[in-house]
Amino acid sequence: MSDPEFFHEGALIGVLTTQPLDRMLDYKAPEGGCHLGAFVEVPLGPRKVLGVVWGAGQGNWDINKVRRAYRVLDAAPMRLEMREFLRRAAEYTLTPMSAMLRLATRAPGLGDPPSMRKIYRRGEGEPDRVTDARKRVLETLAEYGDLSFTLKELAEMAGVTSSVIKGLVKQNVVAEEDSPRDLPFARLDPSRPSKTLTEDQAAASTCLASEIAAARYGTTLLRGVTGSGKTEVYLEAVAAALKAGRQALVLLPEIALTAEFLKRVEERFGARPAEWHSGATMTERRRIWRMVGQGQAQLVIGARSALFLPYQNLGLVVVDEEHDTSYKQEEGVLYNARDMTVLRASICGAHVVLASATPSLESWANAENGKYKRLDLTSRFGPAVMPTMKTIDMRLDKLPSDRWVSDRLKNEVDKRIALGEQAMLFINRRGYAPITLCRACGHQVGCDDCDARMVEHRFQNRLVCHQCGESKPIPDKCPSCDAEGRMAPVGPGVERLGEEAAKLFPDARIATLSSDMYGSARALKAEIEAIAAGGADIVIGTQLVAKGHNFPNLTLVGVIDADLGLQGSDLRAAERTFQLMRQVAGRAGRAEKPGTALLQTYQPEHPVIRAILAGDEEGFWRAEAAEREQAGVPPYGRMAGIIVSGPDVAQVFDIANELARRDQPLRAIGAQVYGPAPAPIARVRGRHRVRLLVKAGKGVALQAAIARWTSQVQVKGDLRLAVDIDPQSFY
DNA sequence: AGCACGCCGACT
DNA sequence: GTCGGCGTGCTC
Repeated sequence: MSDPEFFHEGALIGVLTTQPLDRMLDYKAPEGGCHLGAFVEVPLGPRKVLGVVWGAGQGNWDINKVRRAYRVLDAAPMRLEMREFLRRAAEYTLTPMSAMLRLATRAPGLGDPPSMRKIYRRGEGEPDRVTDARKRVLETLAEYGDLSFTLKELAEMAGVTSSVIKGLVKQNVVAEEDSPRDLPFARLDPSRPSKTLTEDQAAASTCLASEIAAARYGTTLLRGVTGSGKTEVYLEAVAAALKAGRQALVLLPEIALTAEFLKRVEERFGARPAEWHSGATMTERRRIWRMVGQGQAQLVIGARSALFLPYQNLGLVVVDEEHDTSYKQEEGVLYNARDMTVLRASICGAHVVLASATPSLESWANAENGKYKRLDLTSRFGPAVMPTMKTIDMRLDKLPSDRWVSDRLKNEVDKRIALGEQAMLFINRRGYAPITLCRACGHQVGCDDCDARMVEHRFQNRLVCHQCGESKPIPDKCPSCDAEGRMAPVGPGVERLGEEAAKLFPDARIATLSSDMYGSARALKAEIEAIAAGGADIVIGTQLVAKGHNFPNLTLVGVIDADLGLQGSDLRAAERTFQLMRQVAGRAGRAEKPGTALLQTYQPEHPVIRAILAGDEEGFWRAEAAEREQAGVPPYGRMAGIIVSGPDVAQVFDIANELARRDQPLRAIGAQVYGPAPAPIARVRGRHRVRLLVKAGKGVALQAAIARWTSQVQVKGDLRLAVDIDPQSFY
């Protein structure tokens, strides 16, 4: 009986640990042996660390120094497909395996035995004496029949101290039992009736159901304008996966803003799914990790890291708002959750649904070239129609320098308020004013540690660096020329727009929504719900309100500065602006009232603005695709960013220059290096940052070449070198 | 990642 | 002489 997946006690095993050693370490299998993929606790120097049995040992280490693994942890072994996924993801993102493993083991108490707690219910015995307190306990238990409670719950409900219950336990009147703390999630019922689907939605659902029935990898781009009911369609896909007995994952960009979404899921399936997000408590995380690994969580709704949970039988992954930039992790392991989803699904034979009203150009191109299927939901749900969109040419309005709302926009807002409808003013800048300027010498207050200007946040009465989060009081005296009382805020932020609106619309109820004005995501969510229910006439907000909220009474959206994002060197600037404008415009008139979107712009003839107005999405994508193809940039070419950083500018530039000089490994694959140049934000938290950009043709072995290239230089001490494959932002 | 080792400057 | 700064290297 030789199972190649089992290692007998003492056999040599290769273990990948979460420690940043980029290779396997040899150990002897622990007492009782272990399976391939098992989570183990192993000694490393003086410490105990977490690892996964990755294969047989290499045997290239002095056998006398090889130590024995302590024990196998109580968790299902990591499946082959997961190990393969981590390996390929590491290879793709040029990330050490140990860092990938850390992503996959982000749950506390992985090594703990299944945590138990005592629960109490009615036992067989009768009490020797019936006191008042004892009577209350018996009554409480009788009232709830067969249910069990924790000691604290029962004591509280009966109005007794725990010693009363303990006394009853001794006489077996109350039974004390162990129960696992990590309870399975409630079964979801995919056969519950769904909402009535439109013809469009039904057709798309049927299509996705047949993809899922095929039980092999495939990706579908589900395109639908705001309000076309994408969610209903992909929830039917989730239902199909659940019916087939497979697990499903729905990835969302902003987990904090999904109360409404979770309600819809609960309505559809009759119970709450597992929710995985950064705000989850340690207990919740452990429970989800374990239950997902035991196949006892059928559906996970989560932020990008939910992709690394130990699914046993993953059949479907939905990436909602797939174009959203927050899918790209920009710190630590640099990965794009959308791309990694496709990778994971292709390994485990799951179907992927990329849902968006405004897909990324990458996904659009993949649908064009046939790699992805494409489903379009064209008709809007119910009687609502797409909003009318118009520009307001700001060159014609001679606005004073402290005003940003044009007269035309003001008049339109007035009209809506008179009708008892809601208006939204959108500006993509947080805080009060982006610049604090000295009127005497022209000095602009910058961050001490970063090359970024400090943004005034009047709400907090401080200047804040949006790069590193550092803040300081608003200076009264110019830090440069010492002039007193000459510091002035320049430019608008969401808070300042709120101030202007209060002057322009003195009788309106105005709600300003900015993430830093609310202590918690919960408070913000509550505020948004109150507004949607009619708690304000004018909503003023940043990007945050552009994401998936339904304001049934909203009929006008005014975009204060539609040009933000058009300028700059970012290759995706046009795409971003297009998506944002479409989304913001999509806020207006989601319910039965028709909406209008007004875009204030200084360049009404810009192709992006014109494409938005024309509603010609295909035209926009085709034009943008042609330009990118011409330039050989993604998705028609490949790019990577290399950021060298450190506290000493000269050292940082030395390394970057050396890399630029020794570009032979890149030239070998026909790739070019640009730079080094100071990164657009040249200093963050006191570290100087220098950027190199690599541009290569499609279909070359870019990662391998970059690995060979960067290994030529030694990065030591305080210096860091980060490789960003497929950079999203160039900052 | 931690943690020990070790090689130079500022004290007792 | 010796305490301690943190650069370098090791962990199966």
